[in-house]
Amino acid sequence: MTAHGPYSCGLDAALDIVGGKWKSLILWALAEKPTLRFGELRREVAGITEKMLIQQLRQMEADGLIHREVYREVPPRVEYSVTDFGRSLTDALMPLGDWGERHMKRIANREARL
Amino acid sequence: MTAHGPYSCGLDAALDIVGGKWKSLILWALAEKPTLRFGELRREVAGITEKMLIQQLRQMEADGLIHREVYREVPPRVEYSVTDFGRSLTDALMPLGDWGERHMKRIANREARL
DNA sequence: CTGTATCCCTTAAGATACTG
DNA sequence: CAGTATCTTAAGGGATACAG
Repeated sequence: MTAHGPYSCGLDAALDIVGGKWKSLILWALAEKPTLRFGELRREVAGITEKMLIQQLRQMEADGLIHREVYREVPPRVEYSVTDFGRSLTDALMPLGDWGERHMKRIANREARL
Repeated sequence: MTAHGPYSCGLDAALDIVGGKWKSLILWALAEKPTLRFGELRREVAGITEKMLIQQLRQMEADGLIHREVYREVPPRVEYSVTDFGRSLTDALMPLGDWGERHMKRIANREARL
């Protein structure tokens, strides 16, 4: 996350919100189900550490993309869900996700960089 | 650019190709005109250094997103243009760009992170 | 279960000077 | 004009241990 704005174009702004290694994956996982708990999310988003997960979740919550609901029980339960704003972003992300899906093989097979 | 694949989803793959601070901006500038020279590109993409520009251009060329045409003249002339593959990506990027455009104010005005 | 707190490493990115 | 070559800094990310 760089210093915010001014942005050269909408894409610039969008990538400032959803850029980085994890946010789009988290949003994707969250968009498929009504709610997900912290532990479920950790399993859904393969390879993420607890530190990165909570860090990204907090930023996405601050950005209004997701909602965090705390249930004061023992053991504690916290559920995350996508907001309307977040949903509008996942909708805008769809074509790009489809494109990536279609060309995934080509993308994965390009030569490694030095 | 991280190690390539396997990706968890199409979005992951797409962001591997167009992620980072500059690629989408370069692609955007390039998509609007038939061709752009190195120097023109440097002026279009505000704030980019020559090092970053050439580095990103080389990667995008290797990825098949853009084409590099060299004219052996004095002074030297090099023209960059978007390939069909690159065009398919900019098309997929449109909705996200529009979304960013619509919400740019909100995105720019969120609190700075520590 | 849901997080915090550190420490460390790699990579992305910026500055500057120079070359065919 | 169109790049290269270094050096340096900033940010992102990962490992691990611990706490409410």
